[in-house]
Amino acid sequence: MKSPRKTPLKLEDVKAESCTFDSRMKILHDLPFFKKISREEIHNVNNVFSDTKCNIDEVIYREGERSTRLYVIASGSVKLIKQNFDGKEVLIDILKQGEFFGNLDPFGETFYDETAIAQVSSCIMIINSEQFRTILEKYPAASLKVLDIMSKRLREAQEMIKLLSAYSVENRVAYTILKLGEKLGNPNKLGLLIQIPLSRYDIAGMTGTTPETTSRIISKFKEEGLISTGRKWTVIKNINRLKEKVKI
Amino acid sequence: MKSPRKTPLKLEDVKAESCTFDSRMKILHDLPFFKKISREEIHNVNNVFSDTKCNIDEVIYREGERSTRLYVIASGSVKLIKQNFDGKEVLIDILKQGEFFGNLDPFGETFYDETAIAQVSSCIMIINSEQFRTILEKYPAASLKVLDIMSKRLREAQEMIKLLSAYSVENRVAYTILKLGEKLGNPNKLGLLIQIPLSRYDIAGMTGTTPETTSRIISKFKEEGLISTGRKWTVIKNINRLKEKVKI
DNA sequence: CGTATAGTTGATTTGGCTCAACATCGGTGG
DNA sequence: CCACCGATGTTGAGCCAAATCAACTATACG
Repeated sequence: MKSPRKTPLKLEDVKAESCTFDSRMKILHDLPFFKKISREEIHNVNNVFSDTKCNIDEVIYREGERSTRLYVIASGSVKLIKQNFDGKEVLIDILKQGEFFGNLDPFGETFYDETAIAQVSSCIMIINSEQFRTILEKYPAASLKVLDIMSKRLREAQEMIKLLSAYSVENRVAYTILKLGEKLGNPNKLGLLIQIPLSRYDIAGMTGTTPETTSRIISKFKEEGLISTGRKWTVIKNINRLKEKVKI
Repeated sequence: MKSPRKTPLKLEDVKAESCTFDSRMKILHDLPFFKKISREEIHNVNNVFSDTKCNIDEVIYREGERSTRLYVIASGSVKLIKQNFDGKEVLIDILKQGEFFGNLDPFGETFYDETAIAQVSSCIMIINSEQFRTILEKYPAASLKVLDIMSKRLREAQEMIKLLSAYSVENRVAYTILKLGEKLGNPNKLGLLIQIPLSRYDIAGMTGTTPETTSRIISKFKEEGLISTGRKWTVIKNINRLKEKVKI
């Protein structure tokens, strides 16, 4: 059963970049909502952002804190977590380079309703919500792009509601791995490689189940040759047969 | 146990209004995103909308159909439904007067990912997604308002993901009734009256459970004096004690 | 007033949770 | 470089919340 553990991951691959001026400019320029803005204007926008380096597992903000800031991932990845009354963690989303999180509302009298944690060492750019809205008011096309991103996230959240309401844990785990592959995967001779540390506990939090049940299902998928996993990576070996596990 | 059935609802209350010019203008003017637009401009906007009357249980659009339109509820209410592979219904949202649904994306090559059904006789205003985006580009403040609405919906969807992932059915049913009360309730001598036809099947679809389990829980809540219900209404009699049923 | 639809309630089954013991991994210090 | 150890993952056994199946009752509506 046990195949020799050949990690497909060179550790250097996930070393965090520092937030250089050039990398920040490139990130901003590549953001879907700033695509049509000129280089000089991007330069101005860049000046409104500050940035910070976050180590792995570092908390960026905590559920319930006053919220006045919007964050953009310059490099790395971030997970958004909610907790229920007795401490069980629900993993709401995993965000990658170029995605934003935090608070879009202006004038701050609201609170973060999730906790943001760096999943790997990351560089995060920070802007005041109000300033971000000022930028959006200035560039209506950017506003619409942000709106599209929010629509997409809402669609995805509603799809997860459907899965949690009317699908088995096995369906949900398969769906979640496929979605992660789509979003974060890199094709590779072994299959589709997802290079993030993803514990059984994380997957359980994304699928509304327990680490034990997750482990059983992942073991089954491995036995069936659908995926293989290590502590810091997952490979989808047979995407079509994995898709058969999700009846949507 | 059984209390005499005195319906707190006059049936005339839910008779659908027709889509008169005046009511349309009023709806548009009251939309959060058009609040700051002048009367003449609203008049122009109004000309871009068409409207239609929908009877109770009439399907407005179906999951999977090509989508190019955005809808605004002028009067009545609409439920959004998804179905799983074996036909089980998941009720994603209930929308009321002034709320929009359908597709915000332009140029149509996408598909509705839910089915919209009139929950009561309703008047629905219709606009082409592309035309709506043109309006938003013209009024950046309106764009930001729409963005706020989408943010709120995303927050609510993520909250429901948390509930489905980490709370009991009883918690979820209590939460759902409270949310409906907040959104659709009218204070009344009996408590907070929710005047919509809400079957056990509907509540089951909103909470990821079955009609039977819903019935048991609703019966329990009734026995405890928290709520009372008829086929077309629900009253929250003791909102504080109902809140104790949801540990958030 | 009769019939179809929706709701209730009970009995039984079951998917997945909990609790528990053990295995494996990978980082750390000797 | 290897041995150790805490953290993470795996596997088994038993249990429980909620699903399913089924019989029955209440309600609305023609």
